[in-house]
Amino acid sequence: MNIEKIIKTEIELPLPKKVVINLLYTENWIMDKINIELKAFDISLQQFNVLRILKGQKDKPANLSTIQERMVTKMSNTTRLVDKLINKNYVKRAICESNRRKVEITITEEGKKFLDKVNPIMDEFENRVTSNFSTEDLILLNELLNKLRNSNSQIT
Amino acid sequence: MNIEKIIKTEIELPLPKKVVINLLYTENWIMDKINIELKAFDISLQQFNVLRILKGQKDKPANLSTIQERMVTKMSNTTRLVDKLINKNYVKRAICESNRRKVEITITEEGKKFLDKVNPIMDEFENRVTSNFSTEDLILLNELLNKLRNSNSQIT
DNA sequence: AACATACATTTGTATAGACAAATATTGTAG
DNA sequence: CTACAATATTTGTCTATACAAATGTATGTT
Repeated sequence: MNIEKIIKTEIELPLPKKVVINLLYTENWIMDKINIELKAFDISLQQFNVLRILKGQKDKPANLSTIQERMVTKMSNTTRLVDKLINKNYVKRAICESNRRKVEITITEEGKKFLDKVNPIMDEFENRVTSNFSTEDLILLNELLNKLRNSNSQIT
Repeated sequence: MNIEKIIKTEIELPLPKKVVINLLYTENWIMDKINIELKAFDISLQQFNVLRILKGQKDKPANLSTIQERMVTKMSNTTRLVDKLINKNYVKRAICESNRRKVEITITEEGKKFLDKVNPIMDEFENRVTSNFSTEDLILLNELLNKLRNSNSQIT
């Protein structure tokens, strides 16, 4: 279904508006699907992403600022996000000895096990959601999204 | 900047995962920019969209369910969203006489004036954010996003 | 050492959103 | 006409997010 049909407007929208709306709509559509996948595991995509970042650290602890800069969608309150992961026993927090302002966050064994369980589900989801796309389509969409952001990096 | 650099991972991600992350990241990036534009007008994108929907009704009132189905990103609480627009005197609410369960929401003159002020800003933003895109790029991105959603309409 | 400044995180608060339950109204089957 | 289901919206509650201010720690200057 095209965007005009979705938002039920009779007038033909200008292309730039159509693309912006389509991007917002499609992201929302895909987020809904992701949330359905993750719901069974009682975790949000944000929390899941933090676990992935920590796993990527390979047992080297990460501080809050590291986590924040690596998150796909930045959020304002990483402290409380980590709190929730601590409550679930997926991560642990310690004060950094060399710089006591910093905090060191590490994934636990339970967190790793959890990730190993959820990761294949997400991989399978990503394959499924893009299953009608050819490799060329995937590359093209990826490049177009990059181009959209990059051509704007200097503009405010 | 490509996605691997953005999330600072050393490993090359599989294409489907890359596309999904890129989509989420780019939407977030564009939403940040939209919020900056709208902040000066003290309105959220959701509220702005409702006003546009009501204007599109051409003085014919809309009920809550109509608004909800036309919104780009569905939200669970249209009542309270409309409450906020009422507080700003941009819309008014009345009980539908033919079916008293329904509610009729209409844009006010003040709401129309406000829209006329903000619409050009958003149009200009949409043009600016896509300024390095050719018409072909715009059409292509639009079609790829449609294809992504459509090929999945039957899958759960 | 005393002070200001910068840094990293946490906390407070106000607003937004998800979801379920409650309310009110209408339509319909017996 | 009554009971029951369906519809449309509202309300309550809990969680998430944005943003500012506060806290605690480190660094550089005089």
